[in-house]
Amino acid sequence: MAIHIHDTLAGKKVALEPIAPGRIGFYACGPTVYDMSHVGHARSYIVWDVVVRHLRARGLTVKYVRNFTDVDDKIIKRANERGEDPVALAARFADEYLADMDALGNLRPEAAPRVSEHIPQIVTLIERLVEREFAYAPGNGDVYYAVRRFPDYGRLSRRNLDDLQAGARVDPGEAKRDPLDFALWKGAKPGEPAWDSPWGKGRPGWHIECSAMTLEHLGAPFDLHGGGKDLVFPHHTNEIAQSVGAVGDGVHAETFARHWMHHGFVEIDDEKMSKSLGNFFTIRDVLARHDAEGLRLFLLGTHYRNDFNFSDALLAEAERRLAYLYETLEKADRIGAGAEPAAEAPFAGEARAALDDDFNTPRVLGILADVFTEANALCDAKGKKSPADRARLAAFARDARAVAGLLGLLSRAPAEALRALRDRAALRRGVDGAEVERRIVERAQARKDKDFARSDAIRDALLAQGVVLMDGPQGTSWKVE
RNA sequence: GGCACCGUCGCCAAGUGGUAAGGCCCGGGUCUGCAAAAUCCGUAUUCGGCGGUUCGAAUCCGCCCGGUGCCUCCA
Repeated sequence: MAIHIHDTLAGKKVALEPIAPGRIGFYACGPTVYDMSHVGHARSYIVWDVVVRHLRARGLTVKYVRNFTDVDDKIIKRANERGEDPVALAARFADEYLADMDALGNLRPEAAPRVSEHIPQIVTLIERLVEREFAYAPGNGDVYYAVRRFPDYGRLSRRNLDDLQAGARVDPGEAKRDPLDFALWKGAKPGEPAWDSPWGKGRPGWHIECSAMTLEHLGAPFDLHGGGKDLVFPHHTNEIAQSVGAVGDGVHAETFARHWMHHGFVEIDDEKMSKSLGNFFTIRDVLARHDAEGLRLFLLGTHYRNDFNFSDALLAEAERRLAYLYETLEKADRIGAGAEPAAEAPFAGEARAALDDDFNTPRVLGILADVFTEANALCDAKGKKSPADRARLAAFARDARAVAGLLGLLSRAPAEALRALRDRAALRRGVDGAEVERRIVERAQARKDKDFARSDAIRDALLAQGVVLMDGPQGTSWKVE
């Protein structure tokens, strides 16, 4: 019954036991907003969305914090290229990101802090690190973290300082005592946004913002910190070092975030999708052609810790699968209408148990597959439905929605969703819906005249365009493959 | 080079000691004017390879082969 998660810090599955009973403080590393978000980001935040939904469904009060990194080298670089103010550019892409999150159906976090709004907290944190001698200011405007001061350094990423030593490097102009030390504060350079500090004008280093924002919004220690697995080192490793040095016991990683979750990458042709490789699809572009729930279903078909190979064909398959789920729901709704729903079916409990086990969404989809098949069989069975059957179908529809809701799926009215799905597919195939409707009318007349040759010719012609006709008691409906 | 991860049916993908979920595809049946949809039946004695531990391993250990990631910005 207890919820278990794979904790990167522990290196294994552990029970999630809230620090304060019934409450979970959860921090998800947000995006660096210098461009449109891509499918990799979509997966990341859909995963965290499911985590939050399920924890809440289990009765926990979750405070979900998801930051924006809006002060950063890449943002400055991009802004300078475009002759735009870095903070304004970041704000614009933050808005785009939020629009994408809404479009994906992700719950909004309780707090969405930005680096640019937490400079005083960051400065205070760095001051404390200097006081406690975890950091030093060599006088060049920079402040560095002294990695050797923190005995637990590298535990999260399972690295020791000696292994890291080999690959370490120091950029010209830096004044590190140890090559592995990293910047907490960077002295201002021309053309960069800068804030006042005890060390002169400058801006925060990459990792310190998350320390400051978690402490501001969740305090330390807090329960759960999440991010992509690419953040384990150096970002989260350094975040632990800073936070434990400033507000923890100075020794143990647990005195910052208790548990850490990391998800796998989205890949294209088995290579990591990333801005730097240029092999990415933006969320905006994908949702122009595909259904958001279809994308969720597709993404959640793989466990969050595994890498995920993205492909258009597989996404389309997931959308057809989503259409099947909605078609089934529509039938069950119709037949079960007015019936008093039966008690909760066992599958709902099984699905929740699967999520308890490190958020096993593929297993949930497997469980749903079985009950949808059963429901369909019941809907299509010949003869009048008994009150018990109708009660079962009503319960199925209710419970299926509840389970799917944990994944952010099946949230729409079936008819509306099916229309949206068909429109998207028609758009992709270049199918004209009005023309299809006209052909269906023609074919209906042909069938009435028993002119099956003509009727079949029309159907075959439509099929060649990807339009599938389905003759039923209420007439002919169609969909696009 | 260091540190991790991954390799399960044609494709996607669960399963981490007790004898291989599920989806797509495919073959056959029911339904249908014929189809489609839906449904039923069938489809991996086997989990990259070779050894080992064990009463028992896809699951643990070792070696090998293949792939990826992190070590520099990244969800």
